[in-house]
Amino acid sequence: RPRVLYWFRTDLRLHDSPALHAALELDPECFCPVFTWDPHYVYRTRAGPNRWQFLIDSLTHLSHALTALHPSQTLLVLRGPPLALLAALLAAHRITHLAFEPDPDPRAAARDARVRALAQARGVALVNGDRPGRTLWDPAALVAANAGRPTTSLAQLRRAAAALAAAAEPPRPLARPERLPPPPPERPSPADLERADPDVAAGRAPDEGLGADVNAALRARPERSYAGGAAGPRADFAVPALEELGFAAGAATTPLRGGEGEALARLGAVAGDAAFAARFAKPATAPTALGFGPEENGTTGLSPYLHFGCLGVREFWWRVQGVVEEYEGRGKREGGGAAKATRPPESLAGQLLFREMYFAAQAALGERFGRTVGNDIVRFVPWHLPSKLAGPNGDGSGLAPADAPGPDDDADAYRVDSPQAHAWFRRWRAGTTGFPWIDALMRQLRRDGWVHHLGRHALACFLTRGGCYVDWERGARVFEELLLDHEPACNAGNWMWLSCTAFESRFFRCYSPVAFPKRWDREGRFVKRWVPELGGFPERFVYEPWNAPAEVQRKAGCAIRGDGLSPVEDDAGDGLQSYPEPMFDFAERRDVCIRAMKKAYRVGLFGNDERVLDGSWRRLFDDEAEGPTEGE
DNA sequence: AACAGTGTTGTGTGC
DNA sequence: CGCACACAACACTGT
Repeated sequence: RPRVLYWFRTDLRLHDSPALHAALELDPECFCPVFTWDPHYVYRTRAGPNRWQFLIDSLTHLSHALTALHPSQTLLVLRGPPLALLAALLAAHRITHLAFEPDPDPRAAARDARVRALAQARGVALVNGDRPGRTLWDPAALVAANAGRPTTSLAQLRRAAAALAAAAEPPRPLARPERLPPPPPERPSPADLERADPDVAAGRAPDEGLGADVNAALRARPERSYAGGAAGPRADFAVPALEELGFAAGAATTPLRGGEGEALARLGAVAGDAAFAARFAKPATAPTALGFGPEENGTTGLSPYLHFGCLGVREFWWRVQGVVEEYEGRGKREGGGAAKATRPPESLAGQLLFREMYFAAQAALGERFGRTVGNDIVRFVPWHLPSKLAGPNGDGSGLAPADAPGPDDDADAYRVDSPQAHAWFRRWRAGTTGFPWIDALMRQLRRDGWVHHLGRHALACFLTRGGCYVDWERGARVFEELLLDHEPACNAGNWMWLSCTAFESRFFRCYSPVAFPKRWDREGRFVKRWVPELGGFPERFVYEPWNAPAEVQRKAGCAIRGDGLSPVEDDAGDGLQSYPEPMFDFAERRDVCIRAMKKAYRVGLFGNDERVLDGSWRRLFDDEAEGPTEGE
């Protein structure tokens, strides 16, 4: 009978899991569930403590869920490079089948190819299920159905999906298993595993040419999750603790908790409110909501669960579909004004279709999807703080931006062409721009690891085409670190969208940091929640406190002063708190940016243009187009 | 070839 | 408050 090794990756759930389902269909005599604590992920994924905690919680929950299905099962967390550890396990347990969910992320492709080759070389069968687990449809098949082109509109995505299947609907979700086979009779020996990798054996951090730890600056202490060997400090294959990663205990501030149980409970709450789920209209939900769900006119908060695979995307799709059918049927039965459900793009299903569109667009372009260089769907705009280019001559011939080492303060990652724009970027990142709406969103992002989609629009537009004229790749890196739901395809896609460099082109539609939030929140509850300094400001000034007369500021207990970078003494003699002055005149910057975007559109370069790589783009821009384009 | 309509989610003014 | 419209004007699709 088969002996199955199940390698969990970004599918931290038991329901709606095609690879798991296929593995258990084999009726194996033993089933060994593992998660590899991959140094590539630990050192090369830009992630703050919130996202690590979410991962840890999701793994812990998964382990408990496995135990609930078989008392001797737990999730074995193996610390070290997956290739070596999996090779050791295949041998130790005489594994016949290696099962895992295919990962559409291009950065995982090389690793997965090596693991496939390993399995084939050992005569171990691969089990990946009969459909993708992470997306509704196979992204590569969608690309093929779209004539090999990246899907850049919802219409293209829907046409491609319709071409894949007669039904034009994704497959139904798969049931959660009711029982599991036992684990292999003996646990893997840490010594055997460690022999597979000399660094792990020596208690060193594994080195596979990893380069710098991109999170070094975020960690309070050195990273130590490999110091105890492959089985961890207690030799029990337990899930690492946040402290082992070098973060302080309690460094995670998000109220969102990871895990399949939490995901299904939240989905249940969404589906349990038929009017909310069926009449969901994204543009009508409030980026100023203080919570999730219908009471707050908020969204579902399910995105982090989709990212870690705690929630199956087909489970989400079909649960909502069921509610919609019920809702419309009930409306019809009761006669009169039939209850109308919303449709894509604004409906819940529409949100999943956008996600699908980004996955398919990424599948067509691979890693280039996440940057400008070499990316033929993204317009070239001579943004400030552009990514440096890799390659022997710094000419981009290597195609990868040399932004990998170090966090964004590392000057190696991008070129500081404008000290002014750099100061604006640092203030944007810190949430001290002096624009309360922008700062509130950024502070929510820092604490909760989550911001409403329209709030992300406001942040992204402000940093790029609607304010700072800073490269969207800078903003994308910050979101990568801070978002619990950071999905490379969706993040890059949305940054291109909002910067009007791909997917969208109406750059003259610009989000105002004063007018936009007033559509949902005239009193400024949201701003006062996240920027408590402004709690005493009257409604009239809450989004533009710099316009409040000195007397109003005094009565509000907060003075508008300081540059947002150097701390102001709160007791500057007057007993008033401080909130920074706005970093520029928004209307002025908006006009400058729109003119510069117009110029960039007229020049009409895309990321794969030779002139982008060799620097000759400079000759096509005059200095009027926001900043000098000659010389240094 | 020219044109109109549409595209997940803009703003400010005036009625 | 809700609505129409100007603002200045891009890309794609279908006719």
